[in-house]
Amino acid sequence: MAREQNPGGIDLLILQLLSEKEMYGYEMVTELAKRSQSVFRLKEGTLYPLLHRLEKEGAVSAYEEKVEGRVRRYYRITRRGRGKLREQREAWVRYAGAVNAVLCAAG
Amino acid sequence: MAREQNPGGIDLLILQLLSEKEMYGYEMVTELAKRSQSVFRLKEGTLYPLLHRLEKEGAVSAYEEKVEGRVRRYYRITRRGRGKLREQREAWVRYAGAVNAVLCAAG
DNA sequence: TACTATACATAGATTCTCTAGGCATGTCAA
DNA sequence: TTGACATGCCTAGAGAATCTATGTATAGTA
Repeated sequence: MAREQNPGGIDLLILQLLSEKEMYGYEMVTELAKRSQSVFRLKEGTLYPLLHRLEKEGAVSAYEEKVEGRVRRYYRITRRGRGKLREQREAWVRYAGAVNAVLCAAG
Repeated sequence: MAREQNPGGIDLLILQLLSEKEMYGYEMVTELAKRSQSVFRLKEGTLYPLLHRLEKEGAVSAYEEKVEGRVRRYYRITRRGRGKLREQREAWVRYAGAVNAVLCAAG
């Protein structure tokens, strides 16, 4: 099905944020909550494994920095990540359009 | 997260179809493909277990009918199913709006 | 001192959808 | 009459995505 690539999933959201600027995990959680008016309230148990996977896939790269006594792990999107973002954005548009077509076919 | 109820999942699509008229499984597969211009090409291995689950949940009811030598299992939506459809439609609108808010925040 | 916010992480479970099969009938062409 | 294809239902097992629950540690605040 069209659901194979999980359109509109968290990968898309994270890659979108990172396409705008470098961010660290905790920041992504708060930023997503803000932009979505709390529709997205990502759990850390969801986010961190996901970031590690994206890094392994080569879609993002990371570096650590000490800020205010805390070590933060900043992520930036790679060239490959931008390609993935483009694909996922297209998949989302296609998928959302198809759902709406089913919902609205009857008027 | 907002993904808890799997917004825009197959439950929503099936309940929408059944809210319009009674249908049998195979018919749903072809109808969804048609409406979505083949974005949705549901596998039987996905659909039938899902219908059985919806029946167990009381969201749909079923009866069998012999048509052209074949036994077809027709499904109709129940009152409870209509409630579920309403909820899932709202969840989808909320979710899709949130994704678009994240994608478009930067312009 | 205790609570909250910040900041990272892993383990295990659940849920959804998929792949890959099986069974049976009717129609049409070779 | 044999084979292919569409119709029509089904189950078992696997994979992927996300969740719950938990652990660690620092800084600020009541």
